[in-house]
Amino acid sequence: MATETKGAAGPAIYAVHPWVPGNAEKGIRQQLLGDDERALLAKVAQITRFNKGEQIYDQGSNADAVFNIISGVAIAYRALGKSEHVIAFLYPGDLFGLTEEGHYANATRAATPVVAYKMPLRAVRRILNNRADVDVDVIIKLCEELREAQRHAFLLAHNSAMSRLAMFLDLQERLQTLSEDTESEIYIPMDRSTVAAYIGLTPAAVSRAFRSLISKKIISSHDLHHVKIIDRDAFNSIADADNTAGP
Amino acid sequence: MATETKGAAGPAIYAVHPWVPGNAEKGIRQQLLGDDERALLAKVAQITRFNKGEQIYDQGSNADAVFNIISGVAIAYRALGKSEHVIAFLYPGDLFGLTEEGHYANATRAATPVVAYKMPLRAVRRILNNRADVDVDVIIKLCEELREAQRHAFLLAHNSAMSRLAMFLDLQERLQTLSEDTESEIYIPMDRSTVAAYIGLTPAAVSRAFRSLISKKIISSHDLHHVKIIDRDAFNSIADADNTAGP
DNA sequence: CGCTAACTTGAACGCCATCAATGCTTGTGG
DNA sequence: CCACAAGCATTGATGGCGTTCAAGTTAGCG
Repeated sequence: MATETKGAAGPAIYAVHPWVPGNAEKGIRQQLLGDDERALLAKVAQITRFNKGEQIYDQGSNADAVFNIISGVAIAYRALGKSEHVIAFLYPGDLFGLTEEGHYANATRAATPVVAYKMPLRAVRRILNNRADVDVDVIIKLCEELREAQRHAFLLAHNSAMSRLAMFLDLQERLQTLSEDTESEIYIPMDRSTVAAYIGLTPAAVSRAFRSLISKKIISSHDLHHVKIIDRDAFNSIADADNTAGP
Repeated sequence: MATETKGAAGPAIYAVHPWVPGNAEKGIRQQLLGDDERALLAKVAQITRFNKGEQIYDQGSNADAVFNIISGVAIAYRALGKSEHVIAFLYPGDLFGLTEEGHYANATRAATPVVAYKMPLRAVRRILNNRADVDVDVIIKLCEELREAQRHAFLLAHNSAMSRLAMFLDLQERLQTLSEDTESEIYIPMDRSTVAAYIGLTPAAVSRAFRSLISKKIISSHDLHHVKIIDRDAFNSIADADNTAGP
C-alpha cells in the first residue's frame, strides 16, 4: 500500500560484509541488498509504524510476517517469571521474525517509535527459493545476528555488574557505529529496567553499576539516555574484564 | 581425498525444518540436504578426524574452511581471562566455521573424538552463490543456531545455579533427541569444568548444583557423564525456573 | 597398578537480590 | 503554563548464594 519505489527504496539489510577485505577489522557496515533486490522485496513489503512501547508481536502468536527496521529501535524479549528477559535490541537494517516459524519464539515491542517494512512470510519464502543472491545476503545477516547473540551470552557469563554494564555499552556503541565516529556519545534508547533485563541484573544493580563507573570517572552522563566514555583504557579493561589476557 | 560417494554420502545438515507443519512443535530434526546437494558438497569436502581434546582451530586464525560434524562433539569457546567461556556445543549435523570470516571468531576443539567434513571456504562460497536450494538449508540451520544461542543467553540470565544446570541438561537432552526416546539417560560428553564454562559458574558451583539436584531426588547419576531425570515435573519447574508463568 | 588430572567438599568472604522508601521525569489535564 | 499523578530511577539495609582458596577424594589413563 504505502510502498512507493522512488530510486533505490525498499527493505535494507545492513551488516559487515565479511567477504570484502578490511571490513571485518574496521567493522564497516554496509547495505547488502542491490537495487533490484530491494525493489523485489519492496513489492511485497508494507510500511508499518509502531509507537514507543507498542507491541509488534507476541511470543507464541502465529508468525506470518518478517520485519525489517527502517528507523527506531525494537526489543525482542521473552517472559521470565513475572519479569522478562531481553534477547536482543533491533536496530535499523536488522531483520527479525525470520528466526522463528509457525509461531514467533520471542515477543517484540518498540523501544522508540519504529518504522519498519512488514513482509508476508509466503512472499519472502518464494523469493528465498528463487534468488540465490538474496539468500546469501540473508545468510550474512544471520551470521551477524548469531555472533551478536554469542556476544550477549559472553556478556552474561561475566559475574560482575560493572563488567556487564561496560560490555553492554560497548555493544550499543558498536551497533551505532553505522554513521557516528568515535569520541561521540553512546545513545541508550531503552530504559533502565530494559537494560537490566538484557544484562541479567535488577534495575537497582544497574543503577549502582552506572554510579560506580561514573564515580570512577570512566564514563559521564547527564541524561539517562546518553553516556560518554571518558577513560577509554579503564573502560576497556573493565569491559574485557577477565578478558585481560595476553595476545 | 577420503571422499567416497556411496549412496547418499556427503555432508549432512540436521535441523528442525520449520516449513513442514508439525515439526516445530514435536522438535523433529531431519536431514535438510537432498542427495544431489550432498554429492555436490562431498566433491569439495575432506573427511577429517580429531582426537579428544584436540584443537580444531584457534580463535583469530585464518578462516579458510567450514566444518560439518559427522560424529562426535566439539566445543566452541573463547578465552575469558585465564579461564574460558564456552559458546556452544557442536553435535553431528551442525555446521561451524561459517559464522566468522577472514578470521575465526571463536576457537574450537573436540570434546570427544570427532569426525567431520572440512570444506574450503572458496568452494562453499561458490556453491552458495549458485544454488538457491542449498542456501535455504543453510538459512534454516543458521536460524536454529541463532535460537540456540538465544537459549544459551536465556539460561545465563537466570541467577540460580540449580536453574542453570537444569536448563543445561534440558538443552543437552534436546540436542540428543535425534534418535533417542524419552526416559533415556542424558549423555554429557564434556567434563565438569566445560559445563561450568558454559553455564557461567565455577566447577565448584556446578558440583554443588549436581549434588543438590541428586539429593532432592530430581536426577540420578552414577557416572559423571550420564544423568537420568527422575522427577520430570520438579525438573521442569526448576529448568523453567522463574519461567513458571501461565499461558 | 600407580600417577595425574579432575571432581568434590569445606569455610569465609563479597557481591548482588530483595524489599522498601525517596526523588526525579514524563505526560496529562486543568 | 502550571499542577498533579504515575511510573521510573535511585538509594539504603539486610540476607542468601556463589566465588574463592584450599584440602581431600575419585576417576581416568598410561
